[in-house]
Amino acid sequence: MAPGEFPGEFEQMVLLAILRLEDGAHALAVLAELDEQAGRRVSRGTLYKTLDRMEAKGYVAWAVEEATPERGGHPRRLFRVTASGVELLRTSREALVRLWTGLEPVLRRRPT
Amino acid sequence: MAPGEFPGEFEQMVLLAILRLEDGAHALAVLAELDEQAGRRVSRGTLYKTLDRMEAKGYVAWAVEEATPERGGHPRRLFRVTASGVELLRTSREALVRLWTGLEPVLRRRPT
DNA sequence: GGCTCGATGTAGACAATGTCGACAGATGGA
DNA sequence: TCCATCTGTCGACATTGTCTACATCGAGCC
Repeated sequence: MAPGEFPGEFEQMVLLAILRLEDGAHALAVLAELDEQAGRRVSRGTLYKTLDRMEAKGYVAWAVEEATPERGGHPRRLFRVTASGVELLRTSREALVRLWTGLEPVLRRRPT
Repeated sequence: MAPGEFPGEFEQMVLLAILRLEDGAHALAVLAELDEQAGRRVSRGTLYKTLDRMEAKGYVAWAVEEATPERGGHPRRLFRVTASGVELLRTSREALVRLWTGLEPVLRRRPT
């Protein structure tokens, strides 16, 4: 929130994955989204730790899923990105976009 | 290099700043570029530490500047990004671009 | 009823990154 | 000479990223 605050590399990806999943952001879905979209594979523990830390900082929030815990023990949590989480993503994205500007020829993967 | 390797948040910005500076990437210039383009302000110590660690991993290299050390003591170093550094930036950028896709309405700063 | 299995989530330990301020070496000028 | 300035080094510590092992609960099966 304060200008000059940036998310860690993994934090950023997690926030984005949650946003993409809209109302279906359970932990396991986030894990799958990270893998599919970004090739980022981590253990569940890693994800939960990050989620907890971001919750403490107010970037994400979660609700226990009410309906049909038919399968499996613990009630699962549904994550969402808070307003300040979105703000964080915005500043980070702006910074990267500005740094990338002009470097596209170098950074765009040449077709092998 | 190995698929599934990502730069830290600050590392990524530093690499990009060096690329932008082309042949003028002294430490102090990198610091200024990070500030100007990304609003990322850190101390010199922070930058040097990161640079050293990335040199150890082969993402950056440096040469001592020959010409005219007229002012100041230590000869200054000129940094450049290695091929594997560029590769690292590419994978990271691709991952982010994919995650961002579709979220532009949320992430684009609405004009205040 | 007890077992095992799958789906969650938790905890502890440790590695990698990010961060700063204080210090060191050298040179040019007052 | 002495000091300011420019550059880089170092040690300490905070934050983030990472995993494996473990705890919980419900369902289906004997």
